[in-house]
Amino acid sequence: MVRRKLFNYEEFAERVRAVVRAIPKGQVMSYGEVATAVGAPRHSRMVARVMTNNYLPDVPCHRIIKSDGSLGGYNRGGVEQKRALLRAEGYTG
DNA sequence: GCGATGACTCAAG
DNA sequence: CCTTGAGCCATCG
Repeated sequence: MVRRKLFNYEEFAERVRAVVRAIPKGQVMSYGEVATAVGAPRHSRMVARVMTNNYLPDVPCHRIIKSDGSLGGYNRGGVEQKRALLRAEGYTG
């Protein structure tokens, strides 16, 4: 089976969702880490795009932060909310 | 095809 | 701490 299929945003998004959904409580991953986890270490920005445009309540997108520990952003109430969620889960940074 | 944009990343000042 | 600059790559007009 040929799995070439060019860069399918949806396919990519699905993998991202799966990975993000699998992040344990109190644990976070950077965009680059997630991108690498789905097999696309160069697509850190695509991960971000997936979150921005296609986040789901099943996906704890708030567990996705920048590689340097910053929160980056959040489309569900702002970075403040994101930080609060992470702190509530045990992530002190 | 091009230029601008972006929840990115790394390095340097 | 913040700003540039460079790299990376999909998306949009």
